[in-house]
Amino acid sequence: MSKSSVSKLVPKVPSVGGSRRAAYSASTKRALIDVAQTLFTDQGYAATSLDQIVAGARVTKGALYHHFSGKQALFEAVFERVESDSAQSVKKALRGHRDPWDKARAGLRAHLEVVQEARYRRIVIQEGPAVLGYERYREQEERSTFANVLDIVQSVLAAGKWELDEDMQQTFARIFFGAMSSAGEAVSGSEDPIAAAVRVETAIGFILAGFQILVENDVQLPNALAD
Amino acid sequence: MSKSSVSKLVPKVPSVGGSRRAAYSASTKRALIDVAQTLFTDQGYAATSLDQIVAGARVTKGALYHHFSGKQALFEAVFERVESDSAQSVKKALRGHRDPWDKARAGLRAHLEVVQEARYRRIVIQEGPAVLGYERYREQEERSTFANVLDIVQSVLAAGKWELDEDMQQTFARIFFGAMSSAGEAVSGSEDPIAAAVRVETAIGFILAGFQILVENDVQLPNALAD
DNA sequence: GCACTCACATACCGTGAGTACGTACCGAGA
DNA sequence: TCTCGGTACGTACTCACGGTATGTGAGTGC
Repeated sequence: MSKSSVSKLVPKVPSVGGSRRAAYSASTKRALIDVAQTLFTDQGYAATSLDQIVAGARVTKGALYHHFSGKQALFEAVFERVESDSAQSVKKALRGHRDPWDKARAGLRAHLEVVQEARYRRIVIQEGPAVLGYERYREQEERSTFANVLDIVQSVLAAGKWELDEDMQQTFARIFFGAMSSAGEAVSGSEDPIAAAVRVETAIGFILAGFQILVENDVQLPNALAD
Repeated sequence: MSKSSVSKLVPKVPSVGGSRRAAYSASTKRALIDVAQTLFTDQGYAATSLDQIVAGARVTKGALYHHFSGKQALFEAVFERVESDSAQSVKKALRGHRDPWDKARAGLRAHLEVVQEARYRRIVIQEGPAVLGYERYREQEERSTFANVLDIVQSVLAAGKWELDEDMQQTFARIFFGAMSSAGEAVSGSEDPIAAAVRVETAIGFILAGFQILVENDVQLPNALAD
């Protein structure tokens, strides 16, 4: 232990534009988020102490509380980053697809990839709701991962001749979002993730197929559960 | 405040069978779980102190640590009870349905009811994964709520002429489970839960309809995402 | 070069989970 | 009925950890 290897005291942050101090400051903030992300992912939020984090970042609590208002705020920074990265990676996979059904399948695949990452599972799925509270958690998801799903669903719905209002589109998106998330669990929780992924893709592909038939034949929405 | 109304020092637990002492013991244990459930639901796990709990149950920490190995174990007891109650209520709604599609719709409705309860949302959905850890959390869901969904899915699948292995059934069940859970969020998170519930039932009803067409026409599973 | 402030470091406090130990009371046996 | 053992707690304490108040020295603008 000890602050052995003083690897780099020089900040990675490009100093262009800001002052020297600002660059160093941004560097330590970044270091705090980096270390926190690692520890939160490995040990969870509650099991990670601020002392561990500041030790890992080779600073003290003073520095931490200078940059963040507390432990939860630090977690939130980590959360936002992980969420943002994941959403970006899915978004990237969506580009270049003209056919909405292809787009949907590509999105599913990308999502299944993301949900296998330890940091996403731990920080976003597992700890996110409890630490941030459900409200803030949903706000975040709303404008990142969920936005992607909504995009997909709207593409698919636009393929049909339906007229669905915003609320209904949201509802469909929510449902597919849940299905995909849960599918992700089935994959990442399996002892044979590859086989599980194939099963998931088959199952969802099948559901999409049923959906596609209805949409393309312009079948009207049933008053499904009317007695 | 204060231990004002000494409402009942007599345990509610039926003393038949056990000794007097055992009855009192079970009573305090029950009181601890009751109070803990209320406080965890209202304030969350982290924000609830053991002092609050034991004060509410009019005992001391000695009693708590006699019955439970710690805070987490107490939460687990609460969790199991809430989960069990919820699963029972859904299970009850499933009985008496011969048509699997009716059964599915009834299950959906019951699930939407459950997911609106504050205690279920807070303890099971929000705090469960973080406090118990994902493994234990899934174990619990596996043999309660998820078991219901699996039951429904198997009924529906049995309506077709398909031959699906156990893994594939599980996969379908997982996906529908996720869809229903997320649908529940859409309902309970909405500012107009009734309208949201109608939308959800419509949307899922529609998806079920697509599914139904495929199943009843014995459409084979596609190699959905094969390139 | 001088004041000022930003980016931390240090020392401290309060709270809350967990523990060690004491004790009263019930129930079984003599 | 008396003892005796163990259960079911109560009491007092420790220690870890999140948070805060305050000091300080290196930039930075004037």
